[in-house]
This record gives sequence, C-alpha cells and structure tokens, in this order.
Amino acid sequence: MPTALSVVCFSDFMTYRTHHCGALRKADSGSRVTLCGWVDSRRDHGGVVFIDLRDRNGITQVVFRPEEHAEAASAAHGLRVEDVVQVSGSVAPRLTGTENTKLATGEIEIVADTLVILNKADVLPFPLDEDSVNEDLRLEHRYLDLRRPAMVRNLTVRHKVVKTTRDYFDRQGFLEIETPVLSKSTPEGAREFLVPSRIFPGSFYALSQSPQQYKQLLMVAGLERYFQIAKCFRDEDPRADRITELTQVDLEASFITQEDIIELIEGLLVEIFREVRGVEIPRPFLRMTYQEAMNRYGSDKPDRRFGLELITLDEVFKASEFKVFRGALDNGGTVKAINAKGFAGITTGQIEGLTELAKQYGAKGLAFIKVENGEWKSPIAKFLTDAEKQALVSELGIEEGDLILFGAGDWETVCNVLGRIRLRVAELQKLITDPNALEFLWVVEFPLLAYNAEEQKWNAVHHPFTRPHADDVALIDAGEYGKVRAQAYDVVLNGVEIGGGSIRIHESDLQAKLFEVLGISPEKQQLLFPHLLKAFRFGAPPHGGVALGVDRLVMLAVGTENIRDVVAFPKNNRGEDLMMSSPTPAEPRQLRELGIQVARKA
RNA sequence: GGAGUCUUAGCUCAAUCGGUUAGAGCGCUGCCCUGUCACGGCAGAGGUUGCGGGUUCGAGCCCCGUAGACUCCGCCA
Repeated sequence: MPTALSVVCFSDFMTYRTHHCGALRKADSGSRVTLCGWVDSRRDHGGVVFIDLRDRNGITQVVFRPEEHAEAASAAHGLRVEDVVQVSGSVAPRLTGTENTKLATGEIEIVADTLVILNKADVLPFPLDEDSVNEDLRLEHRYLDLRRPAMVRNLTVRHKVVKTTRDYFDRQGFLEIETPVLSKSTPEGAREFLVPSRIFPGSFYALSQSPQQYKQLLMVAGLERYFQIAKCFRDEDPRADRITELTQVDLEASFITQEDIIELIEGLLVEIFREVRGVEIPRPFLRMTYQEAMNRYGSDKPDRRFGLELITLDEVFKASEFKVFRGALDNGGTVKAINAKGFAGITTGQIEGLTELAKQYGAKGLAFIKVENGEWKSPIAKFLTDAEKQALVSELGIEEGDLILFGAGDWETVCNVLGRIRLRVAELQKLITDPNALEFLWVVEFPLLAYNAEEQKWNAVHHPFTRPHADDVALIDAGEYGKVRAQAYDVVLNGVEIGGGSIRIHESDLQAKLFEVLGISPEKQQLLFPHLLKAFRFGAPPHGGVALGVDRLVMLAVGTENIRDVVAFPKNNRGEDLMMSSPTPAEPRQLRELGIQVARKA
C-alpha cells in the first residue's frame, strides 16, 4: 500500500535553527527560538506533552500545550524517541517548582507553537541511555552508539587533545609533515599489514607501523623539528588497551638531548590536561631509572597512585636455612616482598587467586605470612629463624593485621611477578582512593638490548635505531650486551605507558654495528635499510624523538578502560569492522589484477 | 599458538538440588491520563535457553563437541 510522503523543503533563505539545545537560559525568556534535534524522551500526559530535545550540545525541554497550539500538540502525541524534529516557540521560565537542576537548560522550557517532523526513526536496536550493552551491537550500529552523550564527550576530548598538540608544536617551531602510509616492510617490530602492488605483481607495501625511519630521514633532510598526528597499523593480537589502527603524536628533532625532549613533552602534557581536565599538573615529573622502577614497583611503568612497594630482602636471607629463598640467592637471584597493610583478612580463595597469578608470570608459588592475633600464620614461618623474623619486621614494618607476600627467583621474574601481585592487591584492597589522581613519571635508562632465549638472539628493547648511553658504548665492544643502557625514555601515567622515545644513532658505522648485534648481517642490512645507512653518510645531525599514544592518552583523560570508547569507528577484537563488514573476500577480478591466488583454508 | 570467564525475550538480567506452563525490569503495541523530567494507570505481544550431540523418567542447569564474545599469556622494535 503506497503511503503519502510529506517532504519538508528548506529554501536557502530559511535557517534550520536559531540556537543549539544546550544554549538557552533564563535570560533568554520571552525570545522566539527554533531548535532542531532528536527526541531524547517524550512524556505524554494525554493533554500536555513534554519532549526532551537533544543535539550535540545538550538537552532542552519542549512543552506542547493543546489549549494554546492544538495542531503542534496533536502532532507531538505521535512522536517517538529519536525522531528528528524542528521546534519553534518561545522561551519561558519553567513554572515554579518544576525547574530541573540536572539540565544546564533546566530553568527554562520552549513553549512550542510549531512542530516539523524532519525524519521519523524506527525503534532502536538497543537503548541509548544504558551503559552495559553488548559491544557487538554497539559496533554494528556505531552511528547510534555515537549519539550517546558519553561518546560525544570522548570524541570531543580527543579533538581537544589533538588540537592542543597542533597548537603547542606550532608554537615550538615544529612542522607537521605527513609521511607515507604505504611503506616498506621491515623485519623488526610489529607484524605488518601487507598491501599488494598491482603494477609490481608479487611485491607488497607494508602499512606503516610507525613513521620511525621517515622521521629520522627528515632530520637528515635538515627539517630539524617534525611532528605528526600519525596513523599506525599493527597486525598484532588484541588487548583491552590496544587497537590495530592506532594514532600517535609522533615527533623528532635535531640537535636535541633527552633532557630537551622530556621538557618539551612535559609542557605538552601540562597543556593537554589543563585544556581537557582543567587541572595543573606539577612539573617537573618524577624521574626513575628502569632499574629502580623494577626494583620498587616490579614494572617498567609504575602505578604510583598507591604505595605497596617491593622490598628487597637479599641481605636478610643470604645465609638462610630456608632452601627456597637461599637457593634463589645462591643462583644469583633475589628475594623480595610486599607488605599489604591490614590485608591479613584475605580469604583463602583470594590467596589462591594470587598464587595462580604468580604462577602465570613464572613463579613456582607464592609464599605469604598473615599476621593475626599476634601470630604469624604462614606455611613458611616454621623455616624462619627468630633473627630473620626480626629483620623482616624492621625491613617491612610488619604490624598486626598485615599480609606479607614473597617472591624468590631470578631478578626479572621476581620483579614481574610481585609487580603484578602488587596491582592485583591494590585492586582487592581498593587502594586507589582518588579517581582523579594523575601520577606522571619518566622511566629512563632502559636497557638497550634484551636476550630472547627462544630465538637465541639479542633484540632491541626499544628499537634498533636507539642510541646507547655514551658511557656504555665500550660494553658493546666487550660483548656485554645485557649491561648496555639506552638513551631511551618512557612517559607513564597511572601505570600506563603513554609514550616513549629515544635519542637515535646518527652514524652509519654505529648503526651497522648495532644491526650486527641484532643478528642482521651486512648483506641483509643492505637489503633492508640501505636508505638509512646511506643517508647517515651525508651529514646526519644528532637527533632524537618520541611518540605518544593518542588513544591511550584520551582513555586516561576521559577515564575509560576500553580503547574502543575513544575511537569513532573502531574494529572489534578480531580486527573486524562490524558496521561496514570488513574485511571481505576480494572479487576474483581484483585478485587477477594483483596476480594473487587465495589458498583455500585447510 | 595457549588459558580463563561468558552466551536465556529487542536490551539488561533471574530461574533454589536436574523437576510442572522459563520469569522480572526496561523497551515495544493498543487504550487512558493537562506539569512531567526514570511521568503514571490498564491491557497485550514477544523465547528453537548460540548451535550439534550425549547422559537421564525428566536438561536452561550435568558431559562432549562446535561457534561467537570478553579478558589475559605469548606477541605488540
């Protein structure tokens, strides 16, 4: 059955609206206005009808009174949530006692005389006012999900972060320069997305996982100060705070020291948080070496919103009879512990959970002491001498009601295990009391290289272009790779690495030497990085840089734990775009053009 | 590549020890309602309990397989 369509036409001489839905106040009373937006809710009393009208800027209540404007009121009875309408009327102070303090516009309402329905809406697949909705549904209908005020706010914060960044670097004399997205595949680093070349069948581009090499070459080019809001692509398995298509504030500068870069980035972060949170972050940020961060927090990205620090107990147990601790020390390892103050009441289930966590990160078990009623309740207490117990009391400040958790083994495993335990205990004890806390710090003096036992080779901790610490270059020649410190630095906020960078190698011979340590032969270097090694021969300035993760930064600024909440059109956990249904199989014709044959999945 | 948790109405969830016709709130449909803002009242529709198999007199619940979701390990220079 054909239905009559009523088409509303607007001429160039008309305006859709005079105000946004968050604009009107008591002072506007009496003026005639026109608003456009979505029906956020409808309260139909049979006679008088109320509409909450929503646009990006806010919500305004519209009232339809049948005795004053019968036609508009009768049309309002038919409205449904999310219909798009235009309302004209006069601004009036609300009747005494009916003001709504929850709305910025809550002192007024629009007494409507005209209602134009611009477009009707079907019933939505999910409610917009509910927080816990199946994420697949939200992603499939992202254009609806983004109508929710929380999402509008997230995207607004993201915009402000990026705009503040551009303004800041512009003032600092940086040039925003775009680098290619279609790039060259490199063996180091993240798995890349490959893009086939039509003109060179069998050859592939790689989507840039970071502009690293381009920005260094911009320094060779003499651009001196470069930055970019760069899209990076990494085909790695997902996590809650990772995404395959990420955005970085990418930066590189010449004739610059680590100190200069730290100062520059602190200045940027101060401005960003002033702009989006209205807070003044104190400077300078705390500094900590990698060594200290691991020793005290068991992490290279310490969360300093709470204490619960790791205490080293090597001295206490170096001559102990307790085999587990003594054995770890005799093998060149360490013994550490944390004191969870007042957590002796931990349940058996929680202890089991912590033990499980410790095992997951490589511990054999989790020794503990509960101090209850003046007694040490512990499976290991009987192995400890009175002197050792006394030493523990003074080292750990043990008091009634405390829970002590131990780690023993090689240094890295112990740090890592207790670092994870520390975070979980803080969660269980609810130690983060201030939801607005912002604990920034720099972690410096990262190791340059780390040995990968599985691959039986040395890998770059940061990346292969990172400059060794000036004092440690001799250690490379001596083959003591594990002791070499890097001129690399991470900036950490509330236990999240929000950025990192390094001073780079700018000499071709030093770069070649590092490649060799990393197991990249001279022949392979010429195959993979000829441009870089060649460029360094023609007068490359000393340079360095840093990259900040925009997605993570915005997550922290808005306080969400889901990275997809700060991206307009994110892919799901498997890299699918549920709204557009990508990826999809290619047309046979496209594959033929590219010279590609798809092997059937076994 | 591996581990854990989960999957019940459009949405969010419940269903006792394996026991009769799988419930609630919101939403939806219809009617009523003139100051609400979580409006209210009455009535109603809506289910292959992800899918497949098994155990049992009887399965949403137990077992096996499978698909999907989320989180984590590996991985992410």
